[in-house]
Amino acid sequence: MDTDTNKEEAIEVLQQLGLKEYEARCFVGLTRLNTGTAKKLSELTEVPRTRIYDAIRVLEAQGLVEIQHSSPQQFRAVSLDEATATLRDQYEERVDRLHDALTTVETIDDDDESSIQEVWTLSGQDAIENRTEQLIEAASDEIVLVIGDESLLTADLVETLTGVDDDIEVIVGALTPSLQAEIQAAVPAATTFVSGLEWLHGETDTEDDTSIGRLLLVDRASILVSSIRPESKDEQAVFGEGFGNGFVVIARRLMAQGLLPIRDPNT
Amino acid sequence: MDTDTNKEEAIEVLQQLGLKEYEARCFVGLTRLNTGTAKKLSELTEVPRTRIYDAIRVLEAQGLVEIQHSSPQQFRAVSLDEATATLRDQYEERVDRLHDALTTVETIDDDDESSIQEVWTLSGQDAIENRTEQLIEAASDEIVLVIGDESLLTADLVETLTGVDDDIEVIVGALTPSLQAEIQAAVPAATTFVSGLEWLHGETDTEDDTSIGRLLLVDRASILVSSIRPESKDEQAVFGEGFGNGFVVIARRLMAQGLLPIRDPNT
DNA sequence: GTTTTTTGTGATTAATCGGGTGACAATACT
DNA sequence: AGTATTGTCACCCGATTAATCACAAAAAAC
Repeated sequence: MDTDTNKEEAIEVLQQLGLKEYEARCFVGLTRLNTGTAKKLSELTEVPRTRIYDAIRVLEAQGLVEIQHSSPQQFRAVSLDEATATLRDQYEERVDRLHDALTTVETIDDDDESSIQEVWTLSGQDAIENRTEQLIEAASDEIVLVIGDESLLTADLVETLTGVDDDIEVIVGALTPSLQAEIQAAVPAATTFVSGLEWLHGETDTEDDTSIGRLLLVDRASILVSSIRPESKDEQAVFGEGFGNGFVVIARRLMAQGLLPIRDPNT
Repeated sequence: MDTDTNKEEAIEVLQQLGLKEYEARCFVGLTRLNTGTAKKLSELTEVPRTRIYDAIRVLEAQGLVEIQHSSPQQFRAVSLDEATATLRDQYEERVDRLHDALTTVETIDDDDESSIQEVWTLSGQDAIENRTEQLIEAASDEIVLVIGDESLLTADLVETLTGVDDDIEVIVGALTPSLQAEIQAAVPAATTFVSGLEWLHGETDTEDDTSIGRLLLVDRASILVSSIRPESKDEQAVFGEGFGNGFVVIARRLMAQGLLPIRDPNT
């Protein structure tokens, strides 16, 4: 049962990694068979026999399958560790090449109207986490971070938080006392608190079941707020920059009204 | 000029990483523009303006682009570091999911005829390097390795070689004295030599311009030989296992005849 | 040695996907 | 008001991919 859904999962992920359906099926089939011929593979994976050969050739070229050139040919998947290592290597290479290529692409200096009212949206947990870390690393005075879901407290984030300069005030809030304790333990240098932001949950729209993800305010000049749809695990963020940015101003007003436990020196 | 080929390279790599052509073009376009509208992007990238929106939405969902929901909408690429970090994260997650899914897929125990004459082929530099390291790590007595091209002496390989047990004899050959010196410096525990295998170059087939890549013999029971097409950088390997394997026997005979500078205890 | 099955290649069809274009209403600019 | 811009849809077409068939070479069975 479960092994069957895992099989499907593996096929799906392999396709996300760039393989075609037949190729993915063949590879998963071969990981279950120590060694197999086109016929056996075809029966097991329900890939038309005559197309097994094409699929295997592609897999072989990618370094995921070995071929024994006998008659009939025998196919064999490389070990799981070898396969994942090879895939990892491939993607590392590609990302590196991308990085190299783009660093040397000249940017077009454009009529750069950095409107002070910019509010940008950003999607995806990975991207938002990277942006969060980027902002934290750029802080010079104060970091206020509220974490709404324990799944967001990743090792990377903890590492980034512990790596900030001593003279930067780090204030981290959580929605629950247990999460607060966890944060305090992981980041001793931080001041932690339990946030009074529960009201952000089911707000006015009752049908919209999004819960708060993170809230980050850096140097009172940049803010990032994210929400999570619990079902799809999809995280979406809004992000504003600049001391005069309306969005940022609202966040400061919130703080001034004591919804976040920080004194605003301006009041 | 050069920045143009880099642009092309970036677009190509992004497609290898799973983006569609329009998406790749848009992302590269946005990295050159601090911020852009659909129209400007369309002019710069030659993507039809009406299709910019689709492409951007996909990019936004992947966390590579930010959107400012004004009118007209403004688009902005996340910083290069954020982009590569996000891509890396995504692929790590996928490879991990693949690993998890496949470890729990039950293998079908099959009439396992481990013929002693098996000779398998394997392609791709990454895959062959992984297999090389795998074999080295599994060695119990002796490792004989001949490296035919300095590009194959990667940091990973050096690490693997230095990590073997002390009681394993490590013999590494190179095709040139300079490469030998490099190896000896990187792996002090190894016995190095200059190989007498140059004859393997243009062998009988004169039209076939493949040069030797690596030759690995582990415990005199497993052998891997690879060749490289200098043009395409494509590495191909043959691999045999088992003391009685005909391929392995040939390799031992070669050694016995002094082509490799190791005494065969059987003679 | 002949028949029968298996094996590998190639060509062919059908469906899907991605690149490319135009119509059109809503919105912003003059 | 009028003009240009912007965003959404619907559509077309070429390329890719899933799926099937025809067939010759090779094994296997008899």
